This record gives sequence, structure tokens and C-alpha cells, in this order.
Amino acid sequence: MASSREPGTAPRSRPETSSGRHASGDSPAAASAGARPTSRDVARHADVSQATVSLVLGGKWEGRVSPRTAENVRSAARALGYRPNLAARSLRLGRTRTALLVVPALTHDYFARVHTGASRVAAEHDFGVVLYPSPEGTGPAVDPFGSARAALDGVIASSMAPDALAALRDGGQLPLVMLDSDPEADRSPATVNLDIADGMHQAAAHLLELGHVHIAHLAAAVDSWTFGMRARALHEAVAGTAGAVVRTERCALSVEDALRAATRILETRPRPTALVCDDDLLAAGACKAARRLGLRVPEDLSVTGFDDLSLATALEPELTTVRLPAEEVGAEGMRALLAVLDGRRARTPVLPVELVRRGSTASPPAHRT
Amino acid sequence: MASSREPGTAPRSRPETSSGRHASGDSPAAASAGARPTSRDVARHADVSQATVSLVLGGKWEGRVSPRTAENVRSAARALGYRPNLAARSLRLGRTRTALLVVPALTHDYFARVHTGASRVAAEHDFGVVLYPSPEGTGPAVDPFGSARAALDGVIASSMAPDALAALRDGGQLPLVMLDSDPEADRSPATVNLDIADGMHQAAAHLLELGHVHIAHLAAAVDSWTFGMRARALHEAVAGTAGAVVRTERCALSVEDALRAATRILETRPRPTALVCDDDLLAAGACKAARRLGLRVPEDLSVTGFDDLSLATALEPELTTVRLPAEEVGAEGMRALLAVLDGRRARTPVLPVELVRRGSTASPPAHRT
DNA sequence: CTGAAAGCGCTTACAG
DNA sequence: CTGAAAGCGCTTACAG
Repeated sequence: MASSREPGTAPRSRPETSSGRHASGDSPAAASAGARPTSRDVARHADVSQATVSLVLGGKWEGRVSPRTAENVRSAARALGYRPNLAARSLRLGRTRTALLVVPALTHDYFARVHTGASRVAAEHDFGVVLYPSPEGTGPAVDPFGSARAALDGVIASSMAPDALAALRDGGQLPLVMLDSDPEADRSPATVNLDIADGMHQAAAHLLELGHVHIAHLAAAVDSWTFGMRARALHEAVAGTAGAVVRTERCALSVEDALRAATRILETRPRPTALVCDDDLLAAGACKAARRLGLRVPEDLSVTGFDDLSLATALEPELTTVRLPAEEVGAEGMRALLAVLDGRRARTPVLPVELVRRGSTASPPAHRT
Repeated sequence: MASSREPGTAPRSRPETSSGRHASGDSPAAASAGARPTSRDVARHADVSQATVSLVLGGKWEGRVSPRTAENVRSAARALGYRPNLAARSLRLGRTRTALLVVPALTHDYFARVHTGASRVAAEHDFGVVLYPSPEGTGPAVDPFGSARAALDGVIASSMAPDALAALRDGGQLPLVMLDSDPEADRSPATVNLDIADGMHQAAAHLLELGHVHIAHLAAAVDSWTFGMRARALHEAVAGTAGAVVRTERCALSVEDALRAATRILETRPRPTALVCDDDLLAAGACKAARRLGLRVPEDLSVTGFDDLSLATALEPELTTVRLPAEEVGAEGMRALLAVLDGRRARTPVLPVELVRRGSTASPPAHRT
């Protein structure tokens, strides 16, 4: 429509200006036929140059473009429904304002919440987050770039195994922020951690206070920092209490396997009166095992979880568990990445965690009247 | 290293070839100093033109480039660790080989499985899938492009409300595939559906066979096709059986709200002997409610779920529920999108679902001896 | 069988 | 206060 004097179109005196168009049809010389409008179209409509459009829409116009012109540009953009071509911008800038969030699985809502937190902070900085559930779980992540398909400025990886870290760094020299991972790892980049040890200490202290002495640890057979730490912390805590013992049983990170492992534990004598589980999923399996053996939770057996997934309150009784501030982890991870990208030193906080006491723990049978 | 005769560098006789470099440092005129290698660098190393590199690496060389040259190019690319710049490719091609998968939430592993299926098919076609959990749940999706940050070829949206569909289409004229949605919706694009009605019929038939007559429906208070269908199908099924009645209670899609709603249902007389839940999450709430009221599942109350989330088997007893082939839904959704993108007519299958009988259903009390 | 050139849509010095 | 030009790294007709 309308006022096109077409200022931006003039010079371009190369030979094949018209035969050079090998793109999809319909544009002999002019503008927005139905294709997506470009900044040039906006410029034409506002009767300014493409540079002015870029300045105005990029928010860098003050002192350089008159307010009137700026307003013209904005309304032209609105009228045309202009949205910048991200590919072109990325190519020009060499940056994409996009981070990849690599997580081992999406079956935990823990990771969904990490994503929420990261996205929130990202949005505040006009960044985007692309979620990439690693097909290998906590294992080595296969070239996320092929799969995630976005051009990336950086990577945030949560709870991945050490090898996974290595593979990620190879796939490009991208800045990397690790979440819930070994802070001492080789060439460790920024790390955002949870005070896992304190969480386990709280759980153990709670059980010991209740009077439990025979404690079992249902440990996740996953080679990652976070689970190693859980095991160490539990043993530390119990070792400090005279007469208390821990026995460990390992199992895969699934309800089914936890059910089997918990059954093994509960069939040995003396039967533990409390089961500390590395994860709420495992605690769910433990509760199933108890029920099948005719044991009541928490009267005959106390069970604790870890993570405070939504599963924890879907069960009856609800799980006593360690709540991890998942959203905050994601948010801090994104802040750390932003800092690295800015060349600033990233904070590498250790976030506090909290034991949530619910219905799955109580004093052991012997202690009650 | 080494053999650079630098063929691709010659002409370019514009004035400010050197002052024109406003990018980040270190490249006075030559090549791969430490920055990411480009196709030009590969061309230099292989002593060919950039065009040849593109042809070879793009797999379009046969009959146009000699096998020897092709091999040279490939090894140069390998040696340099070349990976094409996706932004540049997208800009040139106008396509990104990336699809956005919009889901209402990540707390269900149903959606995680949809993603898995979609990614698998996508990978077979050198496509990527970016997952976008809509901040508004099933409600209108806010410009996913701003947030997802990828340049997109198409959108796959699962179980979204009708309004959400509209908003998505506005945000660009992208091809759209709807999953688990009203096939009759206005200007409906390709749709991949589940035979939700049949699933609910199976659940109802199972309960009726067991002898249940007083049935309650714990319905999700979510305005979407899939839940509307669940309600209609249940009423249909029960209407066909003399003497059977359904009473409906609606609640939000959470365990907590389901617990409250189920409690209301179970406190009315005559008390239903079976509770049909729209979702496994709701069924979990129903089981909690039963237990708190001193009712045993399934002896006093049968409960059925829907979806077969991992939650279904985390509970004890495990839930009788309708299993949805989530991965297959994702896979078919991606196939449909690929078809649309190819200008082919998309299949719009209705995938079969299956009732899985587990421990949460049994004959009603009156029927047992 | 291979190379030179154009152009995708942006942003940013630079020159008025 | 504004415009003309270059160039990010690709791919693809086109011309040898």
C-alpha cells in the first residue's frame, strides 16, 4: 500500500539484479506481497532507511533518531506485523541469545522446574532457553547441537555425569554452567550447587532424633556427583551417633527396581526401621514394598525421599523428603551463564535445601507405647 | 595447516576490506586463528572453492565433483573440526529444519514421551525438535517464537485449548500440527489423535462388568477437547447400562484438588463404588482421599486413571488406567508436520489406546462374599 | 568437473 | 538527525 517512495531500493547496480532472485517466487522488485515483511519493508513504509529501522526497533535510537521518526517506524512495524528474522540477526551478531539446558530426563518434575527458573531469568535478559533431554540420561550427551538445532551461546547442564561434561565441551568451545555437579571437576566452569550434604544430614538427624537405629540407605546406582554426595553425607551423619548403623542397597533410578531392592532390605534381619532413599521415586518403590510385605508406613517403617517431586505428595502417606529449590537452581544457572557471557566472574552459589516433614516418618515401633 | 594457496580470497576489491571488520578481533586477513572455522577455511585447506565444499558436505556432489576432491574436502573439514553455521544456512535457505513442540506442562511424563517420539522421527529426517512448555498450560500460548528463540519451520502442539491454537497461528503462518485435539476445529490443520472415546468406553465397560452401578466421574476442569471427550464417552457408556448412574465432580488438574473433590464425592450417599478419573494425577488424589476416609482400594472403592503415567505404577495398589501411546503420538505428529512441509497431504491417524488392568479395580463390596 | 558471484535479512561503523 | 554500504557464512544458479 500507499506512501512508498522506496528509498532503500535505489543503487544496487549489479548486472543480474532480477535474475539473481532464486528464492521462492512472486517478488519482481517490490515489497510485501504476502511473504514475511523484512526491515526493508518497514523502512519503505516509514519512509526511512533500513538503518533507522534497526536503530529504533533495537532500542538504540535515543539521541540519534527524532522521536517522531521513531514513532513512525514503530507504527509501520506494527502495521506490517514485522518480526525480525532471527537467523539474520544471529548471523550478523555472531550470538543468538539462546542457551541450551541439558537435563538427563523429563520424568522428574525437578528438571521441569529447573527449566522454569532458567527461562524466567533468561526472559528478563531477552534470552531464550531450549530444553534438551539428553537421550543418554546422565551419561555422555551426544552432540546436542545436532539435535537441539539452535545456534547456541551457551550450555547449562544439570546433574550430568562427569563424562557428559567432557563430551559437551568438545562439541564446541561454548561456555558451560554445571548444575548440581562436582565443583572440583577438571577445568570446572561455573557451577551452581545445592547443599546436598546438609539435606542428607537433616534427613538423618530427623530419623536419629525419632529414635531410629537400624537405618538402610536405598541408593541410586547412578554415577554422578549428587548421588555420591548423598551416600557420603548419610554415612557421616550416622557415624556420629553411637549404636546407629546404615546398610546400603543400590538400585536403578526407577520405582520398579526400588521396589525390588527395598524388598531385599526389608527381608533381612534385624529389619531396619527407617529407609533413607536417594530420590522420591525410590521412596515410592520403598513404600510399595512395605505395603506388600504388610508393613505400615510410618508405623512399622519410616521412609524418606529426596527432591520433593510432585510425586512426594501424590502418595499416601505423603513423603518426608528433602526439598530442592529447583527453580532457584535454574535461575542461578542462567545468571551464571549470563555472567560468563558478559566476561564477568560468575557467582557459584550453594543453595540451601530443607527437610520437609510429612507423614512417612515416625518413631520406630520399639519407641512407641 | 599448510598448503594454503588461498584461492577463495582474491577479488573482493571493495574499498574498506580491512576497516570493514567490526567483529571480534584477531583476523587481519587470513584464516582460522582460533575462531570457528568456516566453509571458506575448509575450501582453502582443500584447495577448492567454497561452492565445492558446500556441494560435498551437503551430499550433492555426485556427478559434479570428483571423488578425490570430495574426499579431500571431507578430510579438510574433519581436520579443522568444521561445523556449518546454522544461522547462515537458515538465512540462506529460509528454512531451519526445526520444529517447536508446545506442551502444556512438563509435570506429566506423557509429554516427555511425546517429545521422545517426535525427536526420534525428526532425527531420521535431519530435523530437530525444540520443546516449549507453554507457561500458560493449556491456555493461549504466548508468542513461542520470542521464548523458544529458534527460527522455526513448524509447530506441533499437544493437548492445547482451542484458544491456544488460534494464538499460535497468529504468531506466524507456520504449519501447525495439533495433537490430541478437536479434529473439527476451525481451519483445522493436520491432527493426530488418540481414540480417547474408546479408552473411556473400555474403562467403563471394565467397571460395569465388575458389577459397579454407582459410578462417579472425577473430571478435570480444563477446557480442552480431550477432557470433553472423556466426559462424553463415559456418559455414553454408562447410559447404555440399565440401572447404572454417573455423578460428576470437577476439579483442577492436581493431586491436591482431586483429593478434595474425591472426598466430597465419597462423603455423599449412596457412596459410589467406583471412581473414574480423567487423569492418573486425579486418580492419585482419589486414592489418597479413600485412604484418609478409611476406605480400601480396591476392596471398598475402585479407581481408574487415564494416561498411564509413571505415577500409575508408583502407587500401591497400581492404577488400572488407559494407556496412551505417547511416543507414537509424538512420532506421528512429526510425520504429519514433515508431510505438510513437503506439500504432501498429512495422514491424520487416530491411534488406538488400551485399558491396563492393575490393582486399583475390583468388584464392588456388595458383589463379594 | 570446478569456480565466481549474488544474496538471504540483519546491525553497525562511517560519513554526511 | 539520517542514509549508504559492508559483511556475517552459507547455498545455488550460472558460466565455463
